[in-house]
Amino acid sequence: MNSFLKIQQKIIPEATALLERRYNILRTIFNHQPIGRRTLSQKLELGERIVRGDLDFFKSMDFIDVSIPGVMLTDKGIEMLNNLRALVSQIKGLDDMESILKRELGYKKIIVVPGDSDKDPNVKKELGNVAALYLSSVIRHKDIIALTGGSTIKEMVNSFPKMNFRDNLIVPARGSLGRIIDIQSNNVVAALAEKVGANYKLLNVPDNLSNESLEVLLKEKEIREVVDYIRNTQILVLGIGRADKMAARRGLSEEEIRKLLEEGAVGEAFGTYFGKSGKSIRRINSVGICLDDFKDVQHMIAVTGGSSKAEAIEAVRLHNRNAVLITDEGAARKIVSILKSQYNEF
Amino acid sequence: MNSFLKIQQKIIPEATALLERRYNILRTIFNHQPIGRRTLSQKLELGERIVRGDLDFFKSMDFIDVSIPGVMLTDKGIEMLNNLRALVSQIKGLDDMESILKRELGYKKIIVVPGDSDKDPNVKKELGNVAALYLSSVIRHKDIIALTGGSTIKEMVNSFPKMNFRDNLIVPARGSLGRIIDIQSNNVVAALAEKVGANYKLLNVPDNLSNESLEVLLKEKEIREVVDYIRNTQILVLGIGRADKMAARRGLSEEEIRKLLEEGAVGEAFGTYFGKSGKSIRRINSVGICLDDFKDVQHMIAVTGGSSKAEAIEAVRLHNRNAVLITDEGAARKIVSILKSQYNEF
DNA sequence: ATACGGTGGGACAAAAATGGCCAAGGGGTG
DNA sequence: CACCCCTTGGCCATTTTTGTCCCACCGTAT
Repeated sequence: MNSFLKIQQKIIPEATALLERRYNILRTIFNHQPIGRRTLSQKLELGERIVRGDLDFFKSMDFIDVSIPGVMLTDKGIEMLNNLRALVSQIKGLDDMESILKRELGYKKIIVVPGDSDKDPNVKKELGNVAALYLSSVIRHKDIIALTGGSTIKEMVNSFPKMNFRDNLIVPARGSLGRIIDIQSNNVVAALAEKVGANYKLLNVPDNLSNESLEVLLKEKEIREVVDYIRNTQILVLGIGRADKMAARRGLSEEEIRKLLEEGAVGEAFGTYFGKSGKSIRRINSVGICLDDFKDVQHMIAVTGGSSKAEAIEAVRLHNRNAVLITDEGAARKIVSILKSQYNEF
Repeated sequence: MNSFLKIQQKIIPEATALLERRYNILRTIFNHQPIGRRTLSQKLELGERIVRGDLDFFKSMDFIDVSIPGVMLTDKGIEMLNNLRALVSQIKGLDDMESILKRELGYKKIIVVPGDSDKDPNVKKELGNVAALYLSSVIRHKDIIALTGGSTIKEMVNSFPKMNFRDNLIVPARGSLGRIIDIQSNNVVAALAEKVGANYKLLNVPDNLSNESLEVLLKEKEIREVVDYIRNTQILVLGIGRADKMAARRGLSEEEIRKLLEEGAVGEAFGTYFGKSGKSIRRINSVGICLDDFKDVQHMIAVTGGSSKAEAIEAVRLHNRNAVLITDEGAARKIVSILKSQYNEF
């Protein structure tokens, strides 16, 4: 951590609380604008008067516009919010964790947003914001972007800025998930295409098929075409889930789930189940694509958060030198403590 | 300035006020310990209760020991105070000023302490502390140290730490000043020798002598010896004064003073009068030593502060690549504004 | 010895910050 | 067009912080 911040925390500890409070207010405004003081204080579980005071301050600093429908961030406010992210990150020691996780889990880059998605729904939105910011910064013309489903990815798409990339293509990274047609997954793809101004292709194939049926399907021209797009994607955005929950969502039988967990599965990403510390357990190849097919993809972005996902995130190893993980403080802190206890075992 | 501090000042401006307050309290404790809450609040012109609150905080952080005779800084507290100096310096933008002054006035290094000696006597002490800290860090065995007089130098000696340099020698940089025997100047030399554990020599020669008398005196063995020491000094510590005041203190006649000022003299250092921006005006060679004799001295430390001395400091150019200036915020800010207005003239 | 100037800690009134509610009004939606 | 929800600004009781004085005590200078 920055040495100045260390000293400051010792001499004026109350400052960090104040800073975090204002950061949280600013970020909640951003995620819900226009919003009023009242709902704001409810969401943040802060006294109404406190929020009021801070809003007055923000107003005096031109960080917000306060009008009849509620407060909105000004450009200055948005800039400040973006700056604050880095500052809060340093104060909370998140960037220290980032470098630890980077090394231990083998990512090119890790971004940890403050808070815990499990406890504060704001944080999930924030996670989405940051992921959107990151994705929008790496996206290039003619890129193919492959998305998996998941609520966090959905948040990312929601807060994605409008762009004008007409020569791009968005595809679902895997067939539909669990049901014959996974509506959410398709929606996410369509929504991102809408925001980016790009085309999109869907792929409605059940997740678990016998090999015979699969081969038949893959001969269909339209399906084959989309699968080829996925194979040639430049950017892959995926979520990481808990093995138990994902297995259940995939519609595996209780018997199968029990067996999977007995084998030690804790995390799942892109149809591959992982045990502690990256032991690959089993793959479920929908449409014949699996993680290994993306070894050379230019951008691999894993987005997921919440302390309950810590074990899963620790387990998953994407084996890609361009992999980036965007997660939250709750997950990161728990992962670090898991890693520490693992070291202590020996 | 550190970018984090910039952002922080925008999002929690009250933090800097708080930090400065605590810094001031800590530093005043240091300069007057043991000291009680009451006199502390008087000196700082702060509410007694405020000081009390901060003292409670300091106590909880183990920065102070509070006992019957008053509060004292602990080692942790002293360490914190030293760290805070740099932090406050950054927050106030003093280090920016330092680099400006370094370039414009031609010093190797500049240290600006927060505050204004003219307004707050604490700052003069602080100036002395910092100068003492610096001098004690550069001092080497067998060094000869030459001192001029002045109240700031006196403060430096006062707060000088006890050391054990028996093979060192302290000498007065110039003869006595103004009177036949300048008691203060001699006292300062003796006091520093006492603190350092070194020997000292005095040189009681009037400042303004006719050349004939001077030559006679210089033939005296004892005097000649001391003059040789001064010529071979490794460390020179000197003050910078206003031309008018120094001339008066030296006992020049009103007629002479008027003439000197008409020639444009504003600053004085080591008997040399300077006009605006370093124009050398006149030298008064006591015992035949002047600034030029120190062109190659290893450490040349100018210590002086107070906004009223700004013009004088700006005027004086020591023409020594090892020269260091230790001054205060009040002087520094005014010098910067003087320099700016000079640029605007053209 | 004794008076004095300082100490920390306690006590209490004044002032400021806070919590929570209410009224008036605007905008979107049925 | 009217309703409803959410908005801001005003208001007051309550809590917390702040200002000020007092007390018992200690070391020192007289």
